[in-house]
Amino acid sequence: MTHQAPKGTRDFFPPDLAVLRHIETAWRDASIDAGFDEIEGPTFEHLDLYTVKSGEGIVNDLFSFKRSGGDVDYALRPEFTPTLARMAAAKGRSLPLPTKWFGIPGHFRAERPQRGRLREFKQWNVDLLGIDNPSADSEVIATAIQALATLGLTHKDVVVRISHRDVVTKMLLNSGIPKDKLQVALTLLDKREKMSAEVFEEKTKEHGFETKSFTQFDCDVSIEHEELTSLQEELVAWGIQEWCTFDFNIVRGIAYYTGIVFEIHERSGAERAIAGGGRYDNLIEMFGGPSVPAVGFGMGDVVLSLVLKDKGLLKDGAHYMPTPDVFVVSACDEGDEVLSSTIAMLRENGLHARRSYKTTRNVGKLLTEAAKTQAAFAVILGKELEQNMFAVKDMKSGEQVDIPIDHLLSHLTS
RNA sequence: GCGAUCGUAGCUCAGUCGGUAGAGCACCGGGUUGUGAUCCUGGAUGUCGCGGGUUCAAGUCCCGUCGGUCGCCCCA
Repeated sequence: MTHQAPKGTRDFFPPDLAVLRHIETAWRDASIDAGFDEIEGPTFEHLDLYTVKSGEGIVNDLFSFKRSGGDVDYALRPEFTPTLARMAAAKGRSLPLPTKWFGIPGHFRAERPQRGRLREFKQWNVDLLGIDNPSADSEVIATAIQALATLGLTHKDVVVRISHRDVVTKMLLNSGIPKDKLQVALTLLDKREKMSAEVFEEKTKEHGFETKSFTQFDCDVSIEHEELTSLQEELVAWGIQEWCTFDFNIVRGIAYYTGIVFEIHERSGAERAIAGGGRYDNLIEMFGGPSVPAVGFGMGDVVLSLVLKDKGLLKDGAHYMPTPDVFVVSACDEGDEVLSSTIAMLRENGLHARRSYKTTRNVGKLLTEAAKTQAAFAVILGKELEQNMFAVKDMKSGEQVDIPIDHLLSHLTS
């Protein structure tokens, strides 16, 4: 092979794409049923859309470029939230509130591929703008759960781990972490699960922290926090409390989150996070729009596919591919003459009609081909033509009848 | 950016001590008997990921590189 696909990208052959569409359909249906409207934005943006929010360091993690001879920096979008905030800001005061948007855009990140992380992927984004109370947080979480449930997952398979930036911050400060070391402590907390207890001990000592500053998050903490109390009630109201748990080990790296944050994980801790999100009440204003509270999440196709595969919830790609209503074969010269017009007639009437391109008269071989496509019916153009009939075989039952040419359509659609 | 590991036919892989490459499974064409099949017959493609080096000789050894997989960093 002289050409390879770029590192970290995927070729989607028909069965592969059928699997992706299966997932996207669950995402889209859940969004639409929950009253979200689909949006899309540019695949690339001005580089500074990302650097103003995340700092110059992010440049290493994304694909950026200038046009030949140009001096404007662009970047392939690594996430959708900045685009969404920009779009919301662009509407200014005409943005209806609440606004409920979702999208399934492609994203690009210049990272080293590994399990669950590729350089190009699809990510479902659901955002609810304009509602500042936890009923909005609950609604977007419920929408995520709806899609996961459609794909066959249950609350025994996955868990929504919910945290709150303010609560975590307060707990760390109360336990004696100095204010100027708060960020370090947050980062350490975020990474705690990935290291052994011993390594974690060492790290905490290195920074002069006490281990119990962090282990306080392990036991069931009853936090007096108005938002979380109210969120708890909402989760019950939405009937999703079994899927959710409060877990203050969840920090999330990004800076723009302002309150509730959450991640969805496989319950045993397999794979990376399936989804992550939270509240970003200042972001739209930061992009020059009105001050609009917002909450949303992103769910990528890569980790989700792995989890579904782990659980045996993804069938072979062929299973998700469209199957023809009818497969037409010709077994004689007279059949060849009417093959095209027969196919054309069926398609004009809205049927998914395929044909064999083989020249063989071997009906057995032709039916093998028909069976392989999972067609509902096979139509054989053969000696029955002498009586102006087609042989029509129901591929499921195996029953075969001769049908007058004029009655073919009504027979197939009845 | 760093590290480990792998790369031989469409797929799964074999290939010994360095001696110019194989198996199985798929797949496909044609033919016969009108029915998802049987039978007959035919079909191959390999720049052994790529490039260099050592050698009389490299799939095999060495170096580099590209790609896959899995970690680290980062994780929106």
